[in-house]
Amino acid sequence: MHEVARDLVGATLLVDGAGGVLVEVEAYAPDDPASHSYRGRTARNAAMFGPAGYAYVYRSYGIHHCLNLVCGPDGEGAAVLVRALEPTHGLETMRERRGVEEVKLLCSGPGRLCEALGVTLVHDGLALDEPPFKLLRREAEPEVVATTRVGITRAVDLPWRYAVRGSDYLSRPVPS
DNA sequence: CAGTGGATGCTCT
DNA sequence: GAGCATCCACTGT
Repeated sequence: MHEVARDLVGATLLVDGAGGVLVEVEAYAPDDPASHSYRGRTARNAAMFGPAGYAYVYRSYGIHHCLNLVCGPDGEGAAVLVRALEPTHGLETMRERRGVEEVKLLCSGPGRLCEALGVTLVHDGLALDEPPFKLLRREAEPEVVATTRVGITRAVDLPWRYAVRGSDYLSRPVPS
């Protein structure tokens, strides 16, 4: 799963033609106390226990949405949280949805990214290789750094956050 | 800059 | 009834 997470950085993700190049993701495993799949399958996280190549979307703090790409074997419950991307497609659409001009603020965070791409619960469980999703293999291999994950209270020390070193579009800078 | 607190809805204890 | 894989506005240096 960690290889998948690392390889996803640099790939291009589009939803209805809006999106960009992934610059920050986090891995979540079934035996990981910070993972939604840790306590087993429920109605909310059902998609996470499905086969790889599907989306798992959930509501966060009652306000935002967060997008995961399921990457474990069918039934395992492993996924990669998409935290930030560098906007390259549909900039004007994303600006309207976000109500912000600055490109750096369009997709630099899981909640912001879902708002910019228009991702909501209706996308939960959809296949990533079918519309409205489009996932393109990366063209060049970026320099990826592994650091600790953001915004969690358990398993805080696991270095399962993968980010492009020095990118201007991260949700937060990587510690030096 | 840093730090704090409110919004808001659903899941699990 | 607590606790979130968050974001933003506001405060005080």
